[in-house]
Amino acid sequence: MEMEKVYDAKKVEEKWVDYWIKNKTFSSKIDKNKKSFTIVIPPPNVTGSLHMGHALNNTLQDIIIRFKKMQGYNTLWVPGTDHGGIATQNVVEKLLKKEGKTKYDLGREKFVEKMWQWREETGDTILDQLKKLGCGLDWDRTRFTMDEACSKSVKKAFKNFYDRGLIYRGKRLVNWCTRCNTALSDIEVEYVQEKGSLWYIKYPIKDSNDFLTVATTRPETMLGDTAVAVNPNDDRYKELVGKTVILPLTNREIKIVADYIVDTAFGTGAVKVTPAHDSTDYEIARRHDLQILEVIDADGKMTDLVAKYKGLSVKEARELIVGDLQEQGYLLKTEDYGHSVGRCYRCSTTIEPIMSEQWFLKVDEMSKKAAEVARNGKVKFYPSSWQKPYTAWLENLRDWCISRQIWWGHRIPVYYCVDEKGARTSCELIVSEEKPEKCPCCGNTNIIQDNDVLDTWFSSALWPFSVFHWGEKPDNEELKYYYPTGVLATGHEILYLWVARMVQMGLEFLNDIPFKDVFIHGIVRDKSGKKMSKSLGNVVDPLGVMSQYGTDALRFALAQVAAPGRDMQISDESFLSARNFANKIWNASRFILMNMEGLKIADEPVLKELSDKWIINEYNMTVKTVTGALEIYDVDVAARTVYDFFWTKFCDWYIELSKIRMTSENQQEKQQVLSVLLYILKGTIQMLAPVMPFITDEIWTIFNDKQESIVLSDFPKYNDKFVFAEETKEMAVIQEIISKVRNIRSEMNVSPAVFIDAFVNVLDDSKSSIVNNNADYIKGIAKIKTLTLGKDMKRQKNSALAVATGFEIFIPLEGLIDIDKEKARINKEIMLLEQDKERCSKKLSNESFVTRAPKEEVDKMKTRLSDADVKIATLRESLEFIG
RNA sequence: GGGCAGUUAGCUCAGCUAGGGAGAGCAUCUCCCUUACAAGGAGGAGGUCGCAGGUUCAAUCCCUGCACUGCCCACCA
Repeated sequence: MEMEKVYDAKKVEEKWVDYWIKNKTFSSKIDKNKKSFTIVIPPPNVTGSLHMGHALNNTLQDIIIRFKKMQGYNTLWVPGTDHGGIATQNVVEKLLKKEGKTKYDLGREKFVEKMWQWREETGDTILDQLKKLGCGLDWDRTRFTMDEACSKSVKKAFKNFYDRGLIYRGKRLVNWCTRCNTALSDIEVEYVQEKGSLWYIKYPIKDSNDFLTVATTRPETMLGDTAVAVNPNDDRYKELVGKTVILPLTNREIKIVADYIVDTAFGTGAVKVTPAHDSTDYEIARRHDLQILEVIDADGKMTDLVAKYKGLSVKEARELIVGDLQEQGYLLKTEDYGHSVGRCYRCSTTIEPIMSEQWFLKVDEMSKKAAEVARNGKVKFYPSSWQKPYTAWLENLRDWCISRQIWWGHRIPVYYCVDEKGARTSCELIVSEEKPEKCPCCGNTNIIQDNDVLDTWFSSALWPFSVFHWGEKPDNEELKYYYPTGVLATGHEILYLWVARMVQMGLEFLNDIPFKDVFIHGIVRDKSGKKMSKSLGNVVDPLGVMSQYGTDALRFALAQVAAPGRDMQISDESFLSARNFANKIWNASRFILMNMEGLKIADEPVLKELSDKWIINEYNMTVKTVTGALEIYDVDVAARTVYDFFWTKFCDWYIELSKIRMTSENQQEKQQVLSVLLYILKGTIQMLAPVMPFITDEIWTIFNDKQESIVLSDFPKYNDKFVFAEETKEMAVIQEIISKVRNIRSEMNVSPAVFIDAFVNVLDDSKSSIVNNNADYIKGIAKIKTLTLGKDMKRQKNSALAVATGFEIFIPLEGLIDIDKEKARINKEIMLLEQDKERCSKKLSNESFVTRAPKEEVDKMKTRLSDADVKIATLRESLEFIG
């Protein structure tokens, strides 16, 4: 097969995507003879199109899946998408808005229909993009969080929780987004630092001329104050506890209560308590049995509690109320004040805590269990530093508000018996996976379903087992075989939102963890370290990178920087360098292929020369490092290790050395060196296959003369037979000599086309045979015409000198040598050696060092010192020689 | 307020869970289109390893404190 001079990613990528899909390379069936290794994809939202975060997340998962597959596991990677609740509904609402419509114009049924239609049209976009990225997913198992299997699981889980008394409905203080018009859970609120004001307001004390000053950032909520709280230990206010104050603007009387939650150091140490609009105040109210007065409604408008402000927005009310307080002399002062304000994680609207009737899940018990499996190591975090935040979060959880007042999602499987007017009868509510035909209580057939849908994260939490049809058959064979999964790979931003909840649900319903490992990777940032966002305009489109540099280049670049738990900055240079690497692989392969033409090459490497043993040893070490790194998700280490081995050692040294044998007339010689080249090339390609699936499959096919994916081959294994420590040391001698000669050539501006003579004067006899045995390589690679090896050789006039450990090298450069340059070069080398010498002798003259440091270390220092001495002496001599 | 990361060459990062001569890629300089690769090769320059203490014969590496950056959590009225 012909190989082009430049690797053309476009040409091969599409072919392999089709091949893997058509041949079902990544489909998995139960095979009890093999261990399963499962990953369930973090389902991207159907709204999505592939961004760099997806590219990273899925590249990493694909690397793991391919690696495990090559290690012999029966791997399964389940694809799917998430319906994405609020986020997706918002997208479709925006589309409607362009047509000048709202969801209310359509009505619930038509709107939901529209949502489904939209999903049909665009929901698979991201899955197609994952195919292009090369992801080895089992496409026949593609799931959607609102498909039949998932819906059944959701209903089953809900009913189970309800029947056990873990789900309840009640009016509580919740986070409310006035734009999305729905409640949110605590973690769906993002807190951002904002500049605001702190208003000091005087509350007159009843039957007194005195007043109590409170400080607040939200004066508008004062209309709903039902107490003022002070710390019971606060001497300033001890006398006042139990007394009454008159609430300005309303003239309502409220009590002064004592509560430990109040911080004496903050503001005035007296807090206005608005239970209906602040979570702390709500708690205080519960402890002191305070009245709860709502002043803000679900639209974010003031209620009719105080007629004057009715219907005003929060902002308008604030301005008006501050004005009124000022006018009436209640406003003591205003300070600038920075504090964090909750915003909706989907639309950034300021969150209003309001009282609302919602469904809640009691999470206390399940959180304890979910924390325990992390503490005892059943679920491991990579990096482990995430374990603490994870358990800490679980240990301080409030009940989960699971109902949302949107239309897109799993509708809550609760039914009510209603009368002709649609009002609820006195019958019990019905929790059922199917809509009941009639009320089991009174037989009425007029049944309606609860209006709310479930938090999208409720169905996501069931994902690791709902994809295996847990809803229909809780103990099916596939679930038993593929669950628990091997690893969950994700960014840390959804650790609580999603990861923790999967663990809770898995333990609840399957009595087992959902995954053994949690691999938490960082966020891809732009070149200057900023988070990529549409508004900043710094988004790098992975699809653009794929078409410009190739998919393997994108994948390699991501892998190379994907250290667990750390954010990464990525730029064009990273992709460029990865593309160059792909090209390097391609050309090295091409070189080997060209030379193999017409020859039969052994499968096992024939290790004859020093360099053979050296390179196989290096290769073997690489296999060990790469395997170990991939096993603990150090994908970056794996990628860098292969890169370094392949480029620096295999290409720059071994292939260069092999050329000398390649051109030899001796066919057997050629076959021998090719056996090593081929063996290592194949092994390296295999190690790279998880990261760069396209180019490696292409090369694999070329070398094997048949099309069969490299992922079906075995990942290279560390081999005791390939350990050659001594040879590796000897090789270093050869490399040092070659480097010295090259250095002289370069510094003296000797053209690479010119062959020179070299004299190697042996200072250390034990090393002379190494040079002797490898003279041809040194000559070939350093472009030496005649190499003379000897003892006590005298340096010729007009020759340059280099000193290697155990050798002197003279290079006659008749007419070429520049005396000043040579002097400068030698002086520089002397200087470096002097530095080293000083460091060594300083240590050795330190008696503590000599007596207390390990003998090995002291000896090493001594050797270094004497080596430096010899070299310096030789160089000095040569300086005099030059004159 | 609490916690977690990070701070090493101009840039992006290794090295720090073996404490003992500072590494890579990109960029830069010199030479070279040497038939695998100019998306390449050879050679070079470039760093008081954030600051201050401590432990040690020896600290980029271990400990403490501080500074800056980023992130997470919190009942920041």
